Amino acid sequence: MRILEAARAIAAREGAGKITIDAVARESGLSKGGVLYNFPSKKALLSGLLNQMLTAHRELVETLPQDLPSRCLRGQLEAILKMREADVDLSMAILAAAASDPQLLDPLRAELSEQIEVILSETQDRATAMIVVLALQGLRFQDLLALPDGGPQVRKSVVERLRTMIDELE
Amino acid sequence: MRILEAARAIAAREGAGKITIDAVARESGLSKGGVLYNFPSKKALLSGLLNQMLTAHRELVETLPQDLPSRCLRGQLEAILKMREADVDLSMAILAAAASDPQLLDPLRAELSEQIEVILSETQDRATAMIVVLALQGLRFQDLLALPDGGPQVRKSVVERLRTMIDELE
DNA sequence: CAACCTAAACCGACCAGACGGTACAGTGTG
DNA sequence: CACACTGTACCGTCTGGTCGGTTTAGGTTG
Repeated sequence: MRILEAARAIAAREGAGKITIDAVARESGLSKGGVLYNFPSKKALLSGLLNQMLTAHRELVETLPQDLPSRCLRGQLEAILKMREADVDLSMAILAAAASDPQLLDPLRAELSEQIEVILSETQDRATAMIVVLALQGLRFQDLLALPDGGPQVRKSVVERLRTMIDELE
Repeated sequence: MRILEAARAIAAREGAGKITIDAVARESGLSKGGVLYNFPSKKALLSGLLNQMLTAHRELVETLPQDLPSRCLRGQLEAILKMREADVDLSMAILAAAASDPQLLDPLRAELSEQIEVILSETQDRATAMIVVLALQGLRFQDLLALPDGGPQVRKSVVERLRTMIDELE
């Protein structure tokens, strides 16, 4: 969808708070009316953004083979790594939503809640599993806010280590 | 400072994007003129918020004994835990700044960059150290956005585990 | 084939209110 | 007196949203 693409581009370039209907219209080449035809309100637009992110994430997870140990946790890792490769800043939706109306994050909360439940049930060592989840979240936000991360070689070893942590969860 | 307090209260209650000069004036009991007397622009206000957060963080770290191993990393952990206890949502400043103008995060980036450098230099096992840092960031954002975290007992065991991870870094 | 109709997709002018910021005369306090 | 405000009025711009109209694609009918 051209509209959501435009919204993400604005967020990436100027910050999540700069997503306005006018700006999205300009960026997408549509008129303001056209944008509001597709998303009848700004809330709808932002929740569309978030939804797109959740869907993309879900689809990525589903490409993984079915019977891996700690499958859900592995999915989280691969999804976040892939999002970083393709520099489609889908996570920008989180910031945009949080800034404009925290309630918009409810679907994300629900989905994440389920996933954490599954992840914790897949292992005996819940503390380690949760630490991996938190580290992945940290990774995502560090990317999102362009916070420093110790450089590429540290990042690479972090990813490797996270992978072995998951492998050793049994 | 009453003004920054008011700004944080608004952000916590209605979202970071709802911080406006009028709203802050109302919340703090000052007049709009009074707010703008203290912070000559909205950018100044937000960077004041961020600065308050960085200062509080720095002060917390300095209360730790000087000659601990991995002192800087420990400081990160204790600071983030203390912030959570006192439910002063200082980190709200990060969201507010990111939404309105990503450049405002530059001081945070600089400070974090230094700290990561120190943390990585304090240990041989840089991957683990960095994972702890990322997990702490994850923890902070999970609080900030009210994302689910597996419940109090998981959280408790996560904190314990993070502590032993630091202890074992040598 | 053309004339007609319909519905979806879109345009762009407009509106009311919010926003950041300015200006400035006054006020109480040390 | 200076300082730290208050209160109010104002300005230009931006914002979300409405609304009447236009374009386009695709039937249906004679």
